[in-house]
Amino acid sequence: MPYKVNISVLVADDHPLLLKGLYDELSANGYTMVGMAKDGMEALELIIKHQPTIAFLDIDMPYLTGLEVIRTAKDKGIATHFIILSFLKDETYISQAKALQISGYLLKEDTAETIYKCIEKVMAGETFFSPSFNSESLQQVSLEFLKLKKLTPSELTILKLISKEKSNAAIAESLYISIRTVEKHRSNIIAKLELENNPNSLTIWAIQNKSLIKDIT
Amino acid sequence: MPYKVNISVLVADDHPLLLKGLYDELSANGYTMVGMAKDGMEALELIIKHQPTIAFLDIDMPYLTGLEVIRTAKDKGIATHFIILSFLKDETYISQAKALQISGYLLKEDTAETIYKCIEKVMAGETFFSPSFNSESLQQVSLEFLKLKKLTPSELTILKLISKEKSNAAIAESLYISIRTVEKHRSNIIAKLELENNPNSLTIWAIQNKSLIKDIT
DNA sequence: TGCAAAATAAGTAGGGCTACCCATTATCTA
DNA sequence: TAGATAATGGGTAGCCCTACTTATTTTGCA
Repeated sequence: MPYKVNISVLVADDHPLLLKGLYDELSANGYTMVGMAKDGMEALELIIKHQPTIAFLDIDMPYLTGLEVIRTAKDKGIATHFIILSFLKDETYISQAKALQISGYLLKEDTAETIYKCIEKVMAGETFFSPSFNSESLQQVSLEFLKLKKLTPSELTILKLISKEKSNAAIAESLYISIRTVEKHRSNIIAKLELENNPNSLTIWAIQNKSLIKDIT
Repeated sequence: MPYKVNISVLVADDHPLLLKGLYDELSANGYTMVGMAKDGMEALELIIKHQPTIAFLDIDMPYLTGLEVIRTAKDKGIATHFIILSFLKDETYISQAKALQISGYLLKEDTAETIYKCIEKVMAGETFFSPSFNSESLQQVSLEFLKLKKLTPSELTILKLISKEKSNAAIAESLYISIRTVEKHRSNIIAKLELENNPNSLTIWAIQNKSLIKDIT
């Protein structure tokens, strides 16, 4: 474990207060701060210039998302350890982050102690995910996710249209298929998602899970 | 305009870094800080105890949401000016906030300068909404709100049940009235909300605006 | 190439939501 | 107290969604 002062850190977040809070916290604790960035573009520039040991990145930033910054930096062979700092407990982001082989994923609700623990683990070559991630709700999301993956491409197409409040008639028209076919797909979707036998259960589910559906391929 | 030191401020947020950042920022700028709370329960206790001039509250906190804290505090006749500080540019939250007659609504992407401007306005008796909200969407929300206010008590009761995914039959049963009455109310609600003539438009609207409906009285 | 899965679609039936009509009773307020 | 508003509910009709069944064609993969 190197001295803290030999660990250079960059923080990037488009929320000024949080950015300042994190910067001051780490700075006061002896880490060498190489900069703070208020958007993805700034973050990428500073990372290329300083090649910090560790970079904390928000996901949702102007110009470039944190994930895009990581992808670009890694493409350039930069060896920085990346830690995502997001306020979203979003399953799809997690899987993307894992795909990019990032070092850690923290939530903004995590305490400073958790952040230090994360840095320790990362410097030891391990990965660290926020302890909040073992919650039931996330497993629930994963469950819904698994069910969604059972859908065939056509079913998915139709589900997306349902989530956009299209009626069967409208869906049939836009896909150049019969209403009966749409109805059949709906039935199959309902079965695969294991929805209750209530009126409009599929419509309701689709609208409630709109953001989940949007990102499925 | 009173001296800053005579303005007592409380901050509440379940994101430790942001909480610390905001506290330090305001503190360093001469405001009298009466405390920081990491959840809604703590926030409410401190507000009741200290009755600060201004309270900054996050919406999404453990135990009690910021909006619930405000509702409870106002019920107790506490004269604190409430400013919401949220990550979310969610229109329904805005509506709820307006329903509670809060003093300001800031986003976490706002700068410290914006926060000070907000405090100024609030101390001058005005309200302040984050510049990130375009006036269009604010007006849109106000419009929806006005429409909702046209509903009679019975219509509102039924709308709340619709937003909980109850069918007409279930609503009729729970209110001990005829399904036909429920249907009649639905028709009237649709007319008052000026919904499009699409299948299930009311069900969809109710679910999408669930959080808005919840707080109307 | 041939089989399995997926996509297509129709028949029949039933239940839910909505519109437009109507009427009665209750409640509140000027 | 009278008139307006709200709440109650029936008739009829239409469209939409869903279930269960059956069947044909298309597609993808082994």
